[in-house]
This record gives sequence, C-alpha cells and structure tokens, in this order.
Amino acid sequence: MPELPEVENVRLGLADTVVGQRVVKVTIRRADIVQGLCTPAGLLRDRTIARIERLGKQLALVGDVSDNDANAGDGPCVCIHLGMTGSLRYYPPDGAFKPDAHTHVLWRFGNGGRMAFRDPRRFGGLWAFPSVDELKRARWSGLGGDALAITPGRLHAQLNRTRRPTKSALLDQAVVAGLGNIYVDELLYGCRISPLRPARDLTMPEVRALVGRMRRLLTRAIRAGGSTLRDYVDAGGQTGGYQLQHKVYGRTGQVCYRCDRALCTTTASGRTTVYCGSCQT
DNA sequence: CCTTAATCCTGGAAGC
DNA sequence: TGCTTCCAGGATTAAG
Repeated sequence: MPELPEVENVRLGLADTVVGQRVVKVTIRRADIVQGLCTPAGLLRDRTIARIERLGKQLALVGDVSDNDANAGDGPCVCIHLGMTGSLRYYPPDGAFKPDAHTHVLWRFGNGGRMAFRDPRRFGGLWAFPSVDELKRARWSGLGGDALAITPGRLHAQLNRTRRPTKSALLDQAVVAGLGNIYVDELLYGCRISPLRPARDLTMPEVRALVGRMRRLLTRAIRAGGSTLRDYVDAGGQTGGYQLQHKVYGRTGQVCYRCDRALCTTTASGRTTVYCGSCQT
C-alpha cells in the first residue's frame, strides 16, 4: 500500500518522464473515480505538465497556464491518491501497453507516451481543481505537515492534543501526512515507543527524536524504492526493496531482532499492529 | 473525546 | 481440484 516513500518514488519517476510533456488526449474509463471537473479538460488535456507536487500520500499534477485562465500564474491541477492498490504508470512511446478492467484513466502525451491510473480496489481516486490554490484550500488544508518536513514543535503540538494511542495519532493524516500502517510500526519500533502509549504523554525530547528517526526511515525507504508487499510499483513498473528491511511489519509470530523475545500483535484504529512488548514502552 | 464497526473493493491465501 | 471464507487496509461515516 503506497505510503509516503512509495508515493515519492512515483513522483520522482513521473518528474523524469511526464513533466514538460503536453497532454493531447485524456480517456476517462470510469467517471466515478474522478471528483470535481470530470472532463478531459479538467484532467489537463491541452496542458503541459508543469510540475508534480506531493503532500503526504497525495500527488498533484500541475498544468501550465493558458492565455484564457483567470488565475494567472497558477494552472489547473489534478490531485491523485493511490489508496491501497493504485498505481500511476508511465509508458514510453515505443513500449507496449494494454489497459485492463482496472485501468480507470489514461493520458496521452505529445511525444506518444502514455500515463495510466489503475486501481483494482478503487480506494484511490482523482480530484480535479481549477488551481493549486484551490486544491490546497479545499483538500490539503486539513492535512498535517508532510512527514518529511514537519517540525518537532508542530508534531508535538498535534500529539499533545489527544489521548489516543500514539499509533492511532500517527496514522491520522491530520496529525502528520504520509505515514501508513507499515511505516508507523517501523517508526515506533525504531523509537522504542509503544504504539499503545497515549500520544499526549510523548515528551518534546521524545518527539524530537521521533521526527529525526522518521526522516531517516522515510529517506532510506525512498532510496530503497519503497516497500512492495503485493501491488506497489513505481511509475516505471519497478517494485520496491524496502520490505526486506522491515523490522516488525509483517513479522507477526516472529521474534524481536533486538531482544529475541516474541513480537506482540494487537489492533489500533482497526489496523494490525506489530511491536516488541519488551523494547517498546 | 474516543472507540469499534461498517463501508467502499478485489484478489491472494487459507481452509475444507 | 474447486469451492467458500477470510483477510489486507486508507479514509470516511455512523453508532456506541
């Protein structure tokens, strides 16, 4: 499931391939996957992809400005959330490509290349906005700071507001944007913090350490190409390698690498949670 | 304020 | 082998 490192890898891949390309055709094969202006124009037809932004797990393809745009300096944009099983792939002009039943939106570029949004489980989606400002106002304003950029002070303030278990709070995109079930478990293991500890109890020094570890964890995961459990592939179709470095996620029933004791499994916010009951307090 | 459960959905895996 | 059942979970919503 794409969390920040996976989404960032998609962004990096698309930055190398579709940024600077002009969209000449958009095919919407499933309209119910698109919110907002669900038309080819809404999905950037006749625009050049100016840049790709990311906040947490969400991407935004930003179109260039055309002469008759009211809002000069800021073109329309499409926000994309990959959900659980979504992928955003680029296919070069000479490559083979066959859309299937789960391929919901297709873009064709001036160079003959194509991009496809595919999402079997359809937890993901697209949101068309007339401008980046509008995206940020209507959709991104409710998110916490990006997990790679949030300051310890801001995170501490967020965590301090709630008695929920730390795991639940960190999964909440309004607290910090980008973490999902995999990286929260890995992060708390690295910090030796129990997922069940009330978020409010984390001290400023602990949050400072957590933010440092979070950046390091996510940076390493990005560099490894993200984690592929089943579905995830980047924009070029490559799987990630960070799942090989997971310390707790997916290791139910196995022992802690640090203390050799059996790992604990519980549920927090309805999510399977694996942690070491001895190392994490 | 906080929880659990249900909801959306498909496919892989486990069970019989 | 083939069927059924369970399970995974991001985000949202309702109910307790």
